[in-house]
Amino acid sequence: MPELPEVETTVRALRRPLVGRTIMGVRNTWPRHIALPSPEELQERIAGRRILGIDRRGKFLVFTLSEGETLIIHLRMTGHLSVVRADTPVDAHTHTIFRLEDGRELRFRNPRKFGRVYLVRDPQEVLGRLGPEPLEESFTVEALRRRLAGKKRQLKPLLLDQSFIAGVGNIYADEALYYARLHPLRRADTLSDEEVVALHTAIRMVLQMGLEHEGASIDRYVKPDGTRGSMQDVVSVFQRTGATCYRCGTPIERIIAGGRSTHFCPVCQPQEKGT
DNA sequence: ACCGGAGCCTGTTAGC
DNA sequence: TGCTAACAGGCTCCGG
Repeated sequence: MPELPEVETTVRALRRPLVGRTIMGVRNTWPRHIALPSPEELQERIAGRRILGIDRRGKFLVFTLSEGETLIIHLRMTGHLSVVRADTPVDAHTHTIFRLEDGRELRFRNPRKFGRVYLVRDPQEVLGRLGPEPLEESFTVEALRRRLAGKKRQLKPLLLDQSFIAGVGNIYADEALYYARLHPLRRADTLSDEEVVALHTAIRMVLQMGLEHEGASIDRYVKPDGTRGSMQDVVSVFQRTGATCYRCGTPIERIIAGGRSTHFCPVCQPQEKGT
């Protein structure tokens, strides 16, 4: 499931083959893939646009195009982008294809069909409600403290909320809480100053670790070239239910928090009174 | 402000 | 061994 490190890894891999290329047209076999505008209007507006740059915001890939257009793609769970020669056989799960002027294509493979494509003139229309980027310098301990203040929600669902922090998903939320030694069900407004510092450090550390490992190849994720990241080899709790905690040897537990499977060490991340 | 549940999808896995 | 049913997961929308 692509989260910040997986999306950033994808962006970095796509820059070389795509920046400077011109999109000649789009083919689509699953209209709901295209959130904005209509598939017909997408075809009209994107044809002839040049890709000027590719960036990431939260879990969104943001393609800055010529003529003031912005192409935005969200991979959701099973989305995968690759650049291949146009004569490469098309995979059964590839529903949207952008044809380039150099004889290659940007292909959006998306088995579960949750991914989305947007073409907008104002990126804020799609990205406007996202919270801060956790790896930017402006995301300070103080910034996190302010955002936690008055929040009565449990930490796990809060970390998954993209308007709270952009880019954190199930894997990195569990890992961050483990390193911060915080119970996933802990109420956000009960953290001590030291615990806020620990959470801030942990969030940035696990995301950085994910970047260095080029993502976690869990549940189908692979890089654009089809090779795997290695973050899955160094996770501490995610999907390690029943395996022993590397720190204390206690079996990792799995619970449902905010409707999401959640993994933690019951000894290293003790349940607080009243939570 | 926050929570829970439904819905979107289909490959994988658990259970018979 | 073969089949079906449940599950997973990011995100949005809805009702409480």
